[in-house]
Order: sequence, then C-alpha cells, then structure tokens
Amino acid sequence: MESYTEENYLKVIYHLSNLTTGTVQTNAIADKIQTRPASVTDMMKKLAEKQLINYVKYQGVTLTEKGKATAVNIVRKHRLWELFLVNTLNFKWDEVHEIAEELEHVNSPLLIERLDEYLGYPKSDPHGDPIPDKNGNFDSPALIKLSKLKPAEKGIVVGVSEHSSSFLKYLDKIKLTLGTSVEMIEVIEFDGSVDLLIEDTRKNVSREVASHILMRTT
Amino acid sequence: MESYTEENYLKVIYHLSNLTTGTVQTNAIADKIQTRPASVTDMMKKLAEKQLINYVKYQGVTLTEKGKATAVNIVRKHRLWELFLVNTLNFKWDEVHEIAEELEHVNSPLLIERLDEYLGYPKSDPHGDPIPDKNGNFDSPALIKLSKLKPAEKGIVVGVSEHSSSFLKYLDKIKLTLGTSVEMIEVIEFDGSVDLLIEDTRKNVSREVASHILMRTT
DNA sequence: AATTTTATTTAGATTTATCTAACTTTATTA
DNA sequence: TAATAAAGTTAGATAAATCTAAATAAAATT
Repeated sequence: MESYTEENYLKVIYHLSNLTTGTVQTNAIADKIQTRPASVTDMMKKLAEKQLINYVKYQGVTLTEKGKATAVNIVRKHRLWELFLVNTLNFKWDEVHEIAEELEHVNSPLLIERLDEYLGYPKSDPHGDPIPDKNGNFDSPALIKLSKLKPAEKGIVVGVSEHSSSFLKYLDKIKLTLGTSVEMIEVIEFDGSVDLLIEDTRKNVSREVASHILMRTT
Repeated sequence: MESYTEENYLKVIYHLSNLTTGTVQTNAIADKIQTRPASVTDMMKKLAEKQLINYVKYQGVTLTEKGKATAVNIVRKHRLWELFLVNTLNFKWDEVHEIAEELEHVNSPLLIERLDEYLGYPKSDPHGDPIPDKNGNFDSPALIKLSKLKPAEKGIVVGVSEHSSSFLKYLDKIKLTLGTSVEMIEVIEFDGSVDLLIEDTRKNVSREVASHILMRTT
C-alpha cells in the first residue's frame, strides 16, 4: 500500500511523463506538488526503493510498470469521482477537481467497481479525459492539429510534429508550450494563420506553425 | 482544521460519551482506536490545547461544545455516506462501515450538502442511526436495548450499537434486521440470554448480542 | 575552456503520530 | 490501612514527510 503522499507523487509523475514522453525532472515535480526539490529527492529515493520508479541521480525519473499501474488506478478513481460529482450531484465541471483530489485516495476497490457500474462504465470524464477501465486500459484521445481546431473549440497542447530548435524556441517565446490550454478564435482565410487565446492572451500564429502543434480537445 | 487522526479521536470520544453519558477514560479510547494509552494521553493534550476537549489528568475527558460540533459533523458525514452506499451503490448494510470510515474524512462541506440533498435529507442511516442535519441537530428516538425489554413487550429493531461485520452478518443470519418486529418471551436468569419471538419464530440470543440491539417499543 | 547559472542532492532539523519502558496516581482488596 | 492491581502519564525513540542551508553536478554562456 502506498501512502496518500506517495500516491500524489506517482500521479504527478504520470501526468508529467505523458507530456514529455520521457523522464521527469525533480524541479518539475516540485513545482506541481508545491514542495521543495529537496523533498522530491527524498521521495524519489523512497519510491525507487519500492520499485515504483526508476531513479538515476541528477537524471530524473521514469515510472516502472508497477508505478504506472498504480498511477493509472489513481487517475481512474479521480475521473470516476469527477463524473459522479457532475452527473449525480449536479456539480459544474470546474468545481470538481479539488474534491476528486481527496476522493481519489479512498481505498476500496469494491467501491470503485460499484461506482463504475453505477455510472455505466463511462469512457471519459467531464473534461473529456479518458477513464481507464479496471485493468488500466483506456482509449487515448484522438489528437488533432491546432490548425484544424474549429472556432470556439478548446484544447491542450500535447505534442509537436517538428523538433527543430528554432521552432521549439519560438513556441516557448509565445508561451505555446506543452500542457498549455488554447482556444481557437478564428482561422484567417487570407493566409491560413490562426487567431488564438493562449492562457487569456490573444495571439496570431502562422498556418505553418499551427500545423505542427498537436492538440487534445477539451 | 483537524487532522484525519484528530477527527478519529473526537469521533471515538463522542461515541463513548454517548454510552457512558460522562467522561471518557484513556484506556477506553485506546481500546477503540487500537492504540496505546500513552498515545492517547499525547493526543488528549493536543486536543485540549485546541479547546476540543476538557482534559483533567488521570480523570478522563469530555468534549467541549466545539469538539462536540466537530464530532457530530463527522458522524453526519459517515452516516450520509453509508446511506449513499446502500441506496445508490447497492451495498449491503454490513459492507459499508469500513468504506464510510474513509469517506467521512473527505473535507468538502459543499459535497456533503449536495449528497444530503441528493439523498432527500434523510433522518436515519441503514443501521437506523439518526443523521444529524447541517446544524448538528437530530432526533434521538427513545430507544431501549433489546436486553431490557420486559416479557411480552414488543418492539422494532431500529439500530445497533456495534458495527462489526461479524455482528451484522450474525443478525442477518438470525433475521434480526432493521425493522424486524420482536417480542420478548423471557430473560434466562442463568446467563442473561433472551428468548425471543422473531417474526413468529422462537429464538434464543445471548445477552451480549441483545445488549447491542436498539429497539423502539410498539 | 572558464565562469556563471540552474538543477539537484546532502546534511541536519522539525512536526505529527506513534511506540516502549519506567514511573505515578487512583482504585481495590485483604 | 497497607499492599496490590489497574489506570494513566512521562520520558525518550522512531518513522514519515517536510523544511532550510550548504554542497555538488549539469547546463548555458561568455
């Protein structure tokens, strides 16, 4: 059994792995978990000891199969509870995250099984994120190029199809980084460039650039 | 805010107060909470510091108004979750206690408000125990222990003062479930066990068991 | 390549909740 | 009432999760 805190670390590592598809850095974890890098290092040693992560000093961590399974199960619980809160208790989709952060740590496989059944074995939560089934399997949401978003559609940047330094530097500059939430305002007919709302700031990006950014719609 | 552990101590003190209607002893708490008396003493100092209990060395503790309000709120959450588990997720009444022990510590007043509304502001849980409303008020029905019924007196099972799975399973087995009508035939002087008429069948039940069954006389 | 900056780790404390062992107080009983 | 038993407390340790400050490693820059 993992503690409440260990579960949170695993969950955060899992989410950060998904964005970078590689190893996760100490500081990135510290940022997400609102703690100090020194505390993260301590916990990394503990999780490595328990065979939940692969940890190499100064190099960052990856989840082991065991760690990944644990993390996916927490994500499953979180998303089932979010859906329950919205569908059954009439919460709005922006009110449920904090509550689900607590509920996800309640440890009763039977409870989750029954909740899943009650909700009709749903495949996605109120934010459009996939809900893993009890074996940890889930549909990975279809990705779409930023250039193909329709006006008013929103999404999260989950990848790029161009890896040149100049391209990535440019993305950093305009704050179009992995995990950023973006809303399409309109496609300019003249040149195919797109007007976007990037974290509440309106920006225009060329078709060339927009076509190399992969989004998951939300 | 109280920690998970502090909440459990308050809840236990509350339940033990109800039974003894007076102060609660260190060892009684240690027994219930499955810890050592020394640990209880440590916690008593802490709760007294926080003005949640009145603590006099060697003399036991009582809840302050603040401590009582906190304890009643935990009981409210516990019982609402138990009812939810039985009514909505189709659990049996003997399966829900352990799960509710965890759910009761989830801290979201809005969640509990919505759950209460969803359940229709119920007044009692699956074991017949009253559910405090959001102000901490609840009906305490005049209850009598089954072991105290007089010969020929009849009553309805409305609650139990012991929630272990083995006890509840036993009650199911002998059909001494909530709502069951029971008539006292006689108390056996030798061992205090009772001869009962349970739904037209004569059965003998130990004093131990009979003392944990709460009745409303009819 | 040397220097500076950033990222990470180590060492040593702190807090919470627990423990054991020894001691003290209160209750019981002979 | 003196001895014994039971109940409760204190002192000192331990484990989990955190922290600050200092040290070290890796990356970036001049």
